[in-house]
Amino acid sequence: MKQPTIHDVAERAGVSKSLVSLVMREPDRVSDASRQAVLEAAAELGYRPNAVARSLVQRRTRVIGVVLSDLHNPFFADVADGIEEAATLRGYRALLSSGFLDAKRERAALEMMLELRVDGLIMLGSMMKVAKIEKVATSLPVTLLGRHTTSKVVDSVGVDDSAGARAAVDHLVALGHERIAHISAGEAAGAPRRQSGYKKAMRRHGLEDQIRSVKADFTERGGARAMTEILASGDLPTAVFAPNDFAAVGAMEVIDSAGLDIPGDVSLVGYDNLGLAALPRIALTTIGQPRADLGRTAVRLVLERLDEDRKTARHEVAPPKLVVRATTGPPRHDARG
Amino acid sequence: MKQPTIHDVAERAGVSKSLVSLVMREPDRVSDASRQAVLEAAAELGYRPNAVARSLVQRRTRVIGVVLSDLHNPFFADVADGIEEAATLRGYRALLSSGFLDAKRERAALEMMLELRVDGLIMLGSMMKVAKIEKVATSLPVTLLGRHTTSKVVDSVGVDDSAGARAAVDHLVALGHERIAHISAGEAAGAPRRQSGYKKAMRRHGLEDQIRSVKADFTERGGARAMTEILASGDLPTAVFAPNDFAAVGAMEVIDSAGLDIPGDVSLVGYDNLGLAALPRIALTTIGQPRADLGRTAVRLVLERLDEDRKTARHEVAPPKLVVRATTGPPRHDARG
DNA sequence: AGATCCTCATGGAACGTTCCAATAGGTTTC
DNA sequence: GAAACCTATTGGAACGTTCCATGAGGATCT
Repeated sequence: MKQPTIHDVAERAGVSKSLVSLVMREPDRVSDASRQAVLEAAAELGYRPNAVARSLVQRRTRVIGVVLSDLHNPFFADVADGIEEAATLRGYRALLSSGFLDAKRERAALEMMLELRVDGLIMLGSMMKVAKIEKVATSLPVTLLGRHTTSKVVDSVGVDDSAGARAAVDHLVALGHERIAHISAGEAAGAPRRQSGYKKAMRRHGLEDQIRSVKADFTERGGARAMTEILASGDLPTAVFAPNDFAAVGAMEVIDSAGLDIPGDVSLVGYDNLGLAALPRIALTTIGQPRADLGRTAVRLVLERLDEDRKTARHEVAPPKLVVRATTGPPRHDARG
Repeated sequence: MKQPTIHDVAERAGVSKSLVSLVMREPDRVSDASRQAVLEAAAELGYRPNAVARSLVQRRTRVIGVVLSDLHNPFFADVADGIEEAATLRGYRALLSSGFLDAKRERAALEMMLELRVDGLIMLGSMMKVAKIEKVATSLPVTLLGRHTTSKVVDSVGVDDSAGARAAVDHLVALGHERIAHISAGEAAGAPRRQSGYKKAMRRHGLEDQIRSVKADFTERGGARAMTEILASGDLPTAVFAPNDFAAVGAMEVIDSAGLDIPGDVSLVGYDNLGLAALPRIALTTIGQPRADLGRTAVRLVLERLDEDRKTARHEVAPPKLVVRATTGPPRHDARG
């Protein structure tokens, strides 16, 4: 059960521990004979360098900690892909810990990362107060992903949600829609900007008197509830723009079971381009975000501070992308009287 | 940027480093005055214990490493919930790393965990060879989750995939089906037992000459390809049992676009009961598993070895549960005349 | 032939903790 | 009033590496 150490390898190979260390790090700087002897001894013993000891003396771990608020959100999985890829490429490793949508557990996850002395930190969709995060950021580079901030210490990377909403409205208007309703998700991350983007876009098209917003949240159930409310009003819009794909799917269910056709009677646009939006039976028109790119960018921001000594905060914003599928089409002519 | 150490705290509080250490670990064993002085100094400096140094001297990290083959699979998210919960309860922490459905990257993730000297390891849906994992298991407790093994060194926890497959077949037979095809996922975790369970169940019903298996994998695309192959054969079964929900959804797309009706022309059963299976437009009949429980059990198995010195391997099996939705129904009588 | 310069290898300090044996000083016991 | 026993605290070794200054020995130069 006990793991062999560098000393064991040194003894077996008949060299000093320093030489073993050198072989592990820079094999070229060692004579052929020694290198071979060391590698052989290491293989025979099943030696594996102890990262704990190395981290202690080097005072860095080459690990980027990723605290993600919710493991279930497929959005984060793609972002994590990008993080992992970029980190590996630069000689770092990514280690994940979940906050499970709970500020307290998120705090515990963060604390663990700090005690483990990760070199940098990426927080995905954090639920913690920015002030707390800023305090953490005094001791290591921290990047906030999927959440806006104008902090002077914490970097951030996100998508231009306002532009995403505009793209959705523009698309619907181009199809001929005018009566476009919005389901909002209140104050949840990203939601306010999507809502204001929707309103701004409507105004730009001279449709300010068509602005109509129903409050809900980011869940399927919330979307269903909002859509039920819209149907009950008796005043059916020709298109609905939901705050995310889950809410859109909820709305979709309600529209389906009311016997209405999508997009014949109502066009529907979601947000996030989750995997489920691509399922042929769902085929949801939605706004995509370059998820893996966001992850890569977050890593870059961390490493700029770590390896290139950047001191001032940066806030990167990526452009969203309209993904047209089968839930949007031209409005019925008779409906537009 | 430099973090304060135990020495800094000791100096500021006017005590020895040993006393500071004691205050951090067992505050009751220290006089009130000293304790207060130390805690005050620690707070003022923003001291945070260095887990790296502690791990080195204690030769354990109190971390359970979780290597998961695929972050995108919602199945694992639930399992991870259970792991995290159980670990925290027992004073351990869970740290995740993804293998991204690639044996090489999984191996790298595993290697990192080993170098970090995690105390125990849980592998979720691993794609690695059992022999490799057994070798790892000689140096720390390893539990394999979602994959079967009769290993004498590695513990495992999973669902009785054979019983799950039987439940699927029994359900279809009860509806009147006889020509039931299976899409298999080859050697991927859990797949072989689902396949053999299918075959066994078919035989039990006297349907051995109806056994038909098409090889694919656990992805949507794989399911689609297999279903395309089945359709192209010209010999359409009345029901298809897929190896998981993703593959089932892939098959569903192909059936849909061939103009066939589900379940009118073909009944379809998935496996895993993912969230997407519950979407009304999908409404997939599938086999559910107690996911969080699996995670909790995995932690228990690791800790039994760690803290209770168990030496012999254990293999825990949980029962699966049939979830009937809208993709299964009685076969057409004329069998497509 | 001595000085200089390589290449290869070594020993020891350091990293920030924990843990243990030891100590100082006070209190209780007989 | 000495012995025995507390309680509160301390110094130093140890954990397994890396890194640096140093050295041994051979080749090259003047």
